Amino acid sequence: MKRQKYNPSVIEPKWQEKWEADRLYHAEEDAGRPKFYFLTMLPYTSGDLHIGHWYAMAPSDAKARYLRMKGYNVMFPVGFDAFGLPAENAAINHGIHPHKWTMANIERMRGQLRSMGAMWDWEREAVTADPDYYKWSQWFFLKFYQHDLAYRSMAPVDWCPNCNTTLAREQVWGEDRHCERCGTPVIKKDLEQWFFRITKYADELLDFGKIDWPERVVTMQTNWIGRSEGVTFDLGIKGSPKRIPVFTTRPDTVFGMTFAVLAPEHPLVAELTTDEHRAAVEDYRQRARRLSEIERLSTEREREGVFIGSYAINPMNEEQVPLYIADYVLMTYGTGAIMGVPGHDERDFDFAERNGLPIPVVIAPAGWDGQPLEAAYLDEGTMVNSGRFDGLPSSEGWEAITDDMETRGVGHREVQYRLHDWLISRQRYWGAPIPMIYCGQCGIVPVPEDQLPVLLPEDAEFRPTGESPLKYHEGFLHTTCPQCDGPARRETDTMDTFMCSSWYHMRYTSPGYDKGPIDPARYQYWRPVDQYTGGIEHATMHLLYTRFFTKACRDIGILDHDEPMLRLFNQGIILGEDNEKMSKSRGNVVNPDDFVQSMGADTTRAYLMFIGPWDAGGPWSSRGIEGVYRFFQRAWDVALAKPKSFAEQASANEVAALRRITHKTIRKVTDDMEAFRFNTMIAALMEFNNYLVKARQTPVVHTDAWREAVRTLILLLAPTAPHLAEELWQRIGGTYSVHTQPWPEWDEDAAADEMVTLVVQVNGKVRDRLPVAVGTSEEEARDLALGSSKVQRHTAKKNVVKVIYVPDEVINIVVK
RNA sequence: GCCGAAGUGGCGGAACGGUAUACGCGGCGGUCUCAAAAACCGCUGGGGGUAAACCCUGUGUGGGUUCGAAUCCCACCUUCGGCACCA
Repeated sequence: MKRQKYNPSVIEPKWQEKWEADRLYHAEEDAGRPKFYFLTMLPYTSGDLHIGHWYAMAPSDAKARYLRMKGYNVMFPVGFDAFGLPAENAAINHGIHPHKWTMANIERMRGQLRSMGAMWDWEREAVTADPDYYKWSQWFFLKFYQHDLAYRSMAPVDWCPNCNTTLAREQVWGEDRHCERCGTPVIKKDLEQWFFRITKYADELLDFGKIDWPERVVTMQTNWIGRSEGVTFDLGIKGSPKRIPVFTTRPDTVFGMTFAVLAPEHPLVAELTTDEHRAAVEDYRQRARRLSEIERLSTEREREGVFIGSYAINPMNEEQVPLYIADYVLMTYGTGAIMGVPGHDERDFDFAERNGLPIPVVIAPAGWDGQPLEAAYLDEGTMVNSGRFDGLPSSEGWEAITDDMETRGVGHREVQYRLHDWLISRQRYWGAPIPMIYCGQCGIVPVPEDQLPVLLPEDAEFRPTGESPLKYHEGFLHTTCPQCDGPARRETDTMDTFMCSSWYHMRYTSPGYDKGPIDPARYQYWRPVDQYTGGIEHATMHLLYTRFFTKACRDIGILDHDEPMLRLFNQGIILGEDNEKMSKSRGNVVNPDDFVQSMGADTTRAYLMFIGPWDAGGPWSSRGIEGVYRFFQRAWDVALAKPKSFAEQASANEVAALRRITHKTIRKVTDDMEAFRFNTMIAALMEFNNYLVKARQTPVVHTDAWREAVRTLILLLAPTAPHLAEELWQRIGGTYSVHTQPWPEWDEDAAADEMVTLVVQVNGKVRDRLPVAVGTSEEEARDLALGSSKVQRHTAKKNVVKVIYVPDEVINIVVK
């Protein structure tokens, strides 16, 4: 009779069904056990599950399973980010309703996700496009509105002409300022839109003290928030009582101001432009405006500008300087106006050169000879040409000038941020309607809570026109004012989907709860997320928004903690076999279903973990995956193949050696699991297995140590290859389920080496390797080393100057 | 331009300042077979030497620190990622 071979296509579906029938992975609150909330960023309902999803999820699942075996009550939920432009665009292209399209995708993806054999608790699934879900997204919006964290404002906003909607600043990427979704360069539009006051939390968002996140994300968020300390002070205007506030981080350079610049859109431009310059100014403003509406491809833009005829007055020395407009000054940062200090600012330097303006030095670099400098000097130095501040180090001048301005009431210390408020309005159909009503009598009126959800009408025409499709749905648009019962109109824009994904981790704790977004008691048990995993691309979008959301909810009184996710791990990107990003046009897309079918989910999961460091990503290899498949086949044989009989007994040494590698492997695998080093973890399991393949041909195969080794191998494999481990566990007579077994512990004594290889060096070069007992003394090691003929060859006729001995590692003999 | 990360065999990648290249892929040789595939066993950085012993050399480049450097320091080169008129 032939022994059964490893056959994943039989065992994988079998165990998946059993696990589901047994609700093996359903997590309930249990005050008696430490909880662990393990979360992977929820997938977008784009269609098929691709290998990138597997790369993000399979290692997460392995880690979550490991933590469960370690004794934690682990919650590992999954759901779908189901609203958004791609769904809508795809639906339009296929002539299907977005709802239908999305739900069909979800159905398909559920099946594909199940094929992974992950321990998701499907009873907690959330779909952001379900009315039960977006009702609470709307509820949060109302809370934010009540607490002055949501406001409506007319502002120049980013508009994607392809997606036909506004975007948040975080969704505009790259040098050419393109749409994060479709790549089209965005344009500016002046529109009345809804914003969330994320800037109120700028300083708190810069504090990462309560979370353990990758340095990379911390840096990106810090740069994105862009905090600058400086001074806002007023420039006077010759012949006018008006003042122009300007912001600077270098008040110490104020005596070097030789001009001032307003942004072209600055509100004072019209008033301060003299008649003789009006035509040129108007012309420039038109051009600047058009420039922002066409592609901005030139990186080295000339710093042009035009004089508007007025003069600004420097409040420190009452000097008059010409006032310009130039598009290198942005209306969206600071006050939209600057002092021009060409001696100590690169942009101002270029501008002054171009316009023939003087470039005085007011901060002298060390050893300055009094001559003009060739470029703007940006560092600290000694103040010169600065009146009574001359001779001060610039850092002291900074404080002295600022104090002077504050005393005289012309300026004050101020902090500016690059971060803008979060624009959440979208002029598209497939999103959660913003629950607001506009009444001719009462103005802006929130939809009362008991009228939520504001349902998305199924029968709307959802083609993108640049305005919300809901605007043309009469039944949706017209309503009555909740305050005066008079005729009123609904807000027709929908919410940014990042609003929906800012709180999905909260919803998982309380599936189906209908008295609020979360059941406080259940939330209390699970919160916060202990470990979050997902792609780095969300560093300044989702990961920033959800932190803001948590802090806002805390201040409103909905939550009692400051941060949503304590630890974060960003996996890398899986590339095609050609080492390029996967794309249909390149034809290098890997379909996980193919490999699941031929080699199994366990193999596919394990191979993805084996490729390299998880945060590094790397190229897929269809040859490489076969190595993992072979490994599992050999593991199957190691555990199940009938051993030979031996006349002799295993020696104590053989048994000790087997136990040593068993316990060393437990230690290595545990350490690597903890540190997300899945690639070396699997390498250690392979080494262990290779050892067992050989040991199986010796008498140790009939010892308790062997049974311990096999049992250990299966347990250590369980997080990585859950089906294989369950099958082997059952076949060796283990009690169901392997996934509820405790994680093995290693015995330091059993893992300890008796002998080590002592590396013998002469002048740092390896000359010999000697087997020695652990803990060999220096004298003994020295005698052994000096006695080695290989060493003597290099020490002959030379004097031993020094011997460095690192016990159990190396002995280095220094000769001259 | 600024900030960050990384450069190791033919390939993916291992290496608390202490045996460079673990583990896997590929390649070469062998066992089995009529043959092939699969499986199994052995070898596999480069150069010299006789495929032994042994010697030299080698972790992007050039310096430095150290008994000893892939690892630490300095400079540079390259690649990738982020930001980019942010005053």
